[in-house]
This record gives sequence, structure tokens and C-alpha cells, in this order.
Amino acid sequence: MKEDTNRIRPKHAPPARLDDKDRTLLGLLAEDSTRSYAELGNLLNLSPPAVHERVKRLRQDGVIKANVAILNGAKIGRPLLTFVHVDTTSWAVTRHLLVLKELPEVEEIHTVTGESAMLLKVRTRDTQALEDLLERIHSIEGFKGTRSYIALSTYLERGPSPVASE
Amino acid sequence: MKEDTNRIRPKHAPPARLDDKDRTLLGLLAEDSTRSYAELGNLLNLSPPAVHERVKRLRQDGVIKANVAILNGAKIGRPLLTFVHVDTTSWAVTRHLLVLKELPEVEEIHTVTGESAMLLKVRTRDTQALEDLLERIHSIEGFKGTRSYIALSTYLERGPSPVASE
DNA sequence: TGATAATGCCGAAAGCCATTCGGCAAAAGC
DNA sequence: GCTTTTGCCGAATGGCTTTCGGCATTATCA
Repeated sequence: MKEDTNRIRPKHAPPARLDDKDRTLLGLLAEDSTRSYAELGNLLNLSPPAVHERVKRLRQDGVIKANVAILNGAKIGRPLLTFVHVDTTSWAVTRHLLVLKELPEVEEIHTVTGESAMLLKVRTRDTQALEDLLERIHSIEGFKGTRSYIALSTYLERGPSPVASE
Repeated sequence: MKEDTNRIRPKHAPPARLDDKDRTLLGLLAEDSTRSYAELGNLLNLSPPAVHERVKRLRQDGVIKANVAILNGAKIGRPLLTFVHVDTTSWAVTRHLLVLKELPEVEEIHTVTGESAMLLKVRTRDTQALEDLLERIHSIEGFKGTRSYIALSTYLERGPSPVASE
């Protein structure tokens, strides 16, 4: 199954064993990963090497997937955020949507429950660029239609946070 | 307008002037922010201090909003990703939704076009936790109902990428 | 066009910080 | 009860960030 290579399925990722220090550490890093191990150590009552070992372990276990810079969509020329529900004639067609991964304006691709098969999160320069993208999607065989929801204001946007307790 | 403090509106963030090196630099950092200035300098044909100055400027200009660790939702006890469309009786009610910002399972809050006023991205431990959240939303006055779309598989999930050219 | 200011870069140096290592204590396994 | 494992610390090292002075190029303005 070549198509499954880059798929993220919950069943493939059993929860890791984390203690309270791990969880607060993850919360701190999910908020700001530029903090030094010394600073984190102060907040956790640990020495810098101890914090380092925990981070290293969390990385190896795949709990920390990556460290990335969060860019301001508007300031990099993509002020328009849109959620696109994609209707298909059959589930097999969803495979063809993976070509959209190569497009820089496409940020998320999910298969979802409900009346449409897939959900996209896309960020474009303007409505024209959104239209171009929708045109491209409709050109692929097996697509019935799309429903787009344009984000007017964004009040919160962050990544996954660790649960408070075990 | 106290309520606008944390709102992100495109009109408040005019695009920054970026050259090609800025864009490739942003692309690299959005992908992996652990790269050293020496490594980035090699890729950009710049010295480490030059890269540092650019990153510093991009941070000050708000182009780089933050550096964060991306956590594996499944491994931190939140395997269930759901998009929730929230219907309200009036637009004013959307203000009340901001209390949801405090909940760790809520990752995104947007006002959107279309039949419902708001769109949430939430990540919970299980369907029970999702139900608790929906119950909480419905308990707030002014809400008509919700439509939830559970993510079955996630094929792509990343942040904003800079545009290819000016 | 020519003087001046501003920008962006480099190389060198300083200092902080990540990273490694040895050793220890507590917990877990047998 | 002994052994193994785990997690932590303190010290030391090396790499990297960060600062600084100076230079070249470009922009500004007369």
C-alpha cells in the first residue's frame, strides 16, 4: 500500500507514557520552543541535562514530531484562509487528492465523516487564487463538488496540547 | 473594543517586503526550525550573522510569529480530531465562544462564511470528551446547534508556507 | 552627477548554551 | 537480596548564537 505511507492514523500511534513533568514540558515547548534548557529546568525543578534527556526521548518516541517556525499568513502573502469540503463520487477518489500535498497553499488534508469525504484547509493570496485551486480540484475525475467556508476572523490557532493529567 | 485584542484580522497585517532569500529562509524554518545559522547560511549563500539578522528582522516584523514544537496528537492522549461547525442565533453570540480558548482541546476558533457562524478545530481523547465539549457549547445561551466532522485520516498537516515569488 | 546616508554583508571574537560523560541514587526486575 | 535499569546531577567541552567593527553596495537627495 504505497498510498498509506504518509497517512497519519491514530491506531498506528499508541499513547506514550508521560509523567507530569513530561506534560508540562511538552506544554511549554508547544507554546515556545526557543526556551533554553536552563529556563525549562527552573520551571520543572530539573537540571539542564535532565531536561535535555527528556526532550531527546520525547523526540525519539515521536511525541514531538518537529520544531517549526509559525509564519504570519497575512504577512507572507496569504491573507485568505478557507476550509473546503470536497464531495466525491467514491471513496477511492480520495487517493487522487494527495497530489494537492504539493501545493503550498494547501495546509491540511483530512478524510472526514459527514456528507462530504474530504476536508481541506487552504491559505491563498486572494479569492482568485482560491478559485484557481477549486478549478483544479473540480478538474480531477471523480469529484462531485465543493463547499467552501472562508474564515472571516481567527480567534485562536495553535497546535495540540498535552492532557492535564493521566 | 476589548474583544478585538486577540483577534487576527488580515487588514491589520499588511504583507511584509520579502526577497527571495527571505522566502526560502521562511520555508526552511517553517519546515524545521532546529537548523543552525551555519546550515541555513550554506543553503542561502550567506554567513551565519547575515542569516541571524534576517531572522531577527522577520521576528520583529511579525512575519515569524513563534517557534513551537509540534506534538503528536495521538501520543499525548488526543487521538480524535474533529471540526465543529457552530450555529448561533445571532452574530453577537460569537463573542461568548471565546471562553473556549481556555480549553486545551480547542485548537482553532474562526468565524466563517456559510450557514454556520463559527468553525472549531478540536482534539479530544475520545468521543466521550467530544460529547462533553459539545454539551458545554450547547449550554451557552444563543447557540442553535452544531455539526461535527470527525477526521478519519490526516494526510497533511502543516503551517503557512511563503509564496514562491513576489 | 556627486556627496551622504542607509542597508546588508562579512570576519573575528566573546560568551552562552547544548551536549556529552562519569558517577550516583532510587526504583524495578529476577 | 542481588542485579539491572532508570533518571538525575555536576563538571567539562565544543559548537553555536550573538555582538561588533568595518566594508561594499545601494538608495537618497541636492
